Amino acid sequence: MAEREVDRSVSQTVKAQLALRDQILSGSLRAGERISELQAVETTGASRTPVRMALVRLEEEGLLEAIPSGGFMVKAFSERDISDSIELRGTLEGLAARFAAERGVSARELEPLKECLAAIDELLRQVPISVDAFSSYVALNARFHALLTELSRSPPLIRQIDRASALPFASPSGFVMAQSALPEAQQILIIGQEHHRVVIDAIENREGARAEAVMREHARLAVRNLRLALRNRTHLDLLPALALIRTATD
Amino acid sequence: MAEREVDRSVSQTVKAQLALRDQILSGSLRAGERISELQAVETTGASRTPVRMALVRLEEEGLLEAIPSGGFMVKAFSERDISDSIELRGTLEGLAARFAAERGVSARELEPLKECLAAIDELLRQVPISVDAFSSYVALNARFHALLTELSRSPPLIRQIDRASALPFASPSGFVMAQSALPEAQQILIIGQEHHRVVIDAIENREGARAEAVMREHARLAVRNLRLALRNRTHLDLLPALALIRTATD
DNA sequence: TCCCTCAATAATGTATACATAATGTTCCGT
DNA sequence: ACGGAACATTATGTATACATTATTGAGGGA
Repeated sequence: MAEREVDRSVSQTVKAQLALRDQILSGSLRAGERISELQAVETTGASRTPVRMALVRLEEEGLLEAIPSGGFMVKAFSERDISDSIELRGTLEGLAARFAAERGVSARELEPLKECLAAIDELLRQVPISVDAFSSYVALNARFHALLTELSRSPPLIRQIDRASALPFASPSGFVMAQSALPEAQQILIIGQEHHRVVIDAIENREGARAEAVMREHARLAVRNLRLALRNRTHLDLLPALALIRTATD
Repeated sequence: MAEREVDRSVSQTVKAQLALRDQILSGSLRAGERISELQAVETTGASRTPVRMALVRLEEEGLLEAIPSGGFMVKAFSERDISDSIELRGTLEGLAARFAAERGVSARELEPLKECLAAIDELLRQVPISVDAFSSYVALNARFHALLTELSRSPPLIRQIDRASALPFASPSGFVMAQSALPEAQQILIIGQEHHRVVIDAIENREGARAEAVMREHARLAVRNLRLALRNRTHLDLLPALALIRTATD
């Protein structure tokens, strides 16, 4: 019933985009192979026009690659590609934090960020951290990063950060679930939260360089998670978009 | 005849995209107003399907904004938006330069960049600098930035830099022609070229921080140009996409 | 046996007709 | 005279038919 509602209220283009994105991330559309529009029409239920619109949008999103002779294929990413994407996002978030610090943020604007910080503190108090707490963390962490980005009050920068975070493995919370299986999980979360605390402090004191540096380091922590998760073979399935990751043997 | 060739070889989508982009940048489509698809069909000569594709791509490019009720309108940019976009590009180019420096670049890979540097040196030797020399500079400068970006050997980063440079006023050579009318023109070019020289030196010596810092400062020089050009009312028409710039009075 | 060419097939790119939703106008009621 | 509702109009979003181009297969020649 809820599905029927969605079928009517959401455009066919969006429906096709969501369905195709799922297929890409789940690996049912394999990297390197051309995506058949007719097949996509069958699987998504939309006609070719919205399917083609969705394909264009997914290309801009970075999940697809245009084939010179026409059509699109699923892009593959090396481990280096992924870590660079994370560092790229961290660099942009660093710029956002610096803008916020240098340009000044009122106490009222900083309040939601502090509340988010406190909520994460609350979550990390329980030891050991439950799986439910991990999912709550994912949501709160995403909110923290979104709020921080907005503090830059720079629409072009916000836009670019959103685009850089669109790739599932580059998003702020991309590897959090994957770390949940790691023995180092709790330490990593505590360190990440310390970064959150520091960036707020730096923005409050208008320390632009410090705010920028800590957000960059924060991203490097995510890169470390990625490495750990990739090496820890037992829980590889928790990695987002595992099917898109091109191993050295390919 | 060459036009007929283009008409056949280039897709209707690309044709529409180019035509619409021209109309946007020239100001014949005014910011804030909804773009009529039927009107676009008439002016571009393509049918509605490729026109709509072009509109989606121009939105992703950053020139258009989706209207919630449907369709698109031309986006307007404040002076702050533009300077932030330039600094954003500079930050990404800084990251590219740092990657190149830290990861190492062979002498052979650096050669094209050095040749480009020498060609600009040659150009700047003549005093005063002619208008022709300015256009040559624009091309060489664009090439320098493209080569530098590629030295990062990071496809995700290259992609993001290309996207950040897609906005005409954020591109590396965006304001060069606008400065040509300024009395400070020659000094600015000389300082910019010094930045080029330093970033090569830094990459050669694997000085990541220095390479990054100088590219950021390089972008700040462009921001200064923007300010100068906007204040120097007499040659405002040389500014790219002047029609998109939202003045304080709007 | 390998390669090149030609043809059949199936894909993408385009145009257009249709449905549906938004917008503007007119008329009626207050 | 002003506000609101209903209708007409025009816009966008979607589906589908068509044309053109790429791809794949078979067949013939070197």
